[in-house]
Amino acid sequence: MTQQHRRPTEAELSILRVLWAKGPSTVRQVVERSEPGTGYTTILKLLQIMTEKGLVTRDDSQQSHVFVPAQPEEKTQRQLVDDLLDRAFGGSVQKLVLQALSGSKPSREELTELRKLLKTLDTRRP
Amino acid sequence: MTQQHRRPTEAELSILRVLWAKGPSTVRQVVERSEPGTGYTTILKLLQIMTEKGLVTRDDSQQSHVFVPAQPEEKTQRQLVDDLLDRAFGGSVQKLVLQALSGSKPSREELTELRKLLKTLDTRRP
DNA sequence: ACATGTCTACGAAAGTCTTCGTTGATTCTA
DNA sequence: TAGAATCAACGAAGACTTTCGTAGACATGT
Repeated sequence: MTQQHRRPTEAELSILRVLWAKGPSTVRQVVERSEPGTGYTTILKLLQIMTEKGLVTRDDSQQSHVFVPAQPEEKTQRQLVDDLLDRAFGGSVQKLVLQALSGSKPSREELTELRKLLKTLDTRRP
Repeated sequence: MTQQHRRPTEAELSILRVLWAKGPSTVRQVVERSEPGTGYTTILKLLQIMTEKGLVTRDDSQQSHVFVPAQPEEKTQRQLVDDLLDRAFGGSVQKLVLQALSGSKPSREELTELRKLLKTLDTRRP
């Protein structure tokens, strides 16, 4: 029953990004708030499919339906990271973090933030 | 001409994992070294496609061709992380690292390792 | 009531991905 | 050397993804 474990496709993720950033939206609003280049019916169709898959929920009490992500942004992000961890890093968080940091050349502020994060994780240890 | 920027598909990545872990392999060796369930001709076909795409190179001087990843594991991993960073995290390394760590409940040793990593990145700063 | 505009629903086309059967060549072995 | 085993090549089927045209429902304004 519980699907919802299939990760969103490329185009689906683009739509989820809009919904997370801009909040519940009608089809037209998603179109306006997306990168140009994708037609109205394309996005409508994708939202219909996403509703079937359970990626979004739909409020159809009004004549223009309003779509909302079914999962909070963080949960989907974690699923995607866990997935990549399995598929490409053999489950090694260190390797993933290393590659993430080596690619982005993080600023000193980011490094400080990350250090704080590690401290939090350490002190919250059971 | 320079493709090689398209990220490997699911099945392609499975094969690359084998090649990275086990070294250069023939089709039969890839089959034996993969999770059971995928037939010989399927893997052969995938390797042919991957050769066309430039994901692997092929030594056909022997009668059983030997395949080698075209990119080192780390480079592909970094491409995949950068890609996910763009597609799902708005480019925020911190958010990605946070989700990676919150999912895995890293051990104290892992945290220590990560701290070392941060230190290295910091001192190597230009 | 009618024309106009907006909306959802549907179907189908085109592309990609994964799978495997078949074929023909090469090698091995009895 | 004849038959069996192993191999690469190819084609095509089936599934999935993305795209859009078209049709019908509903509302608005004249």
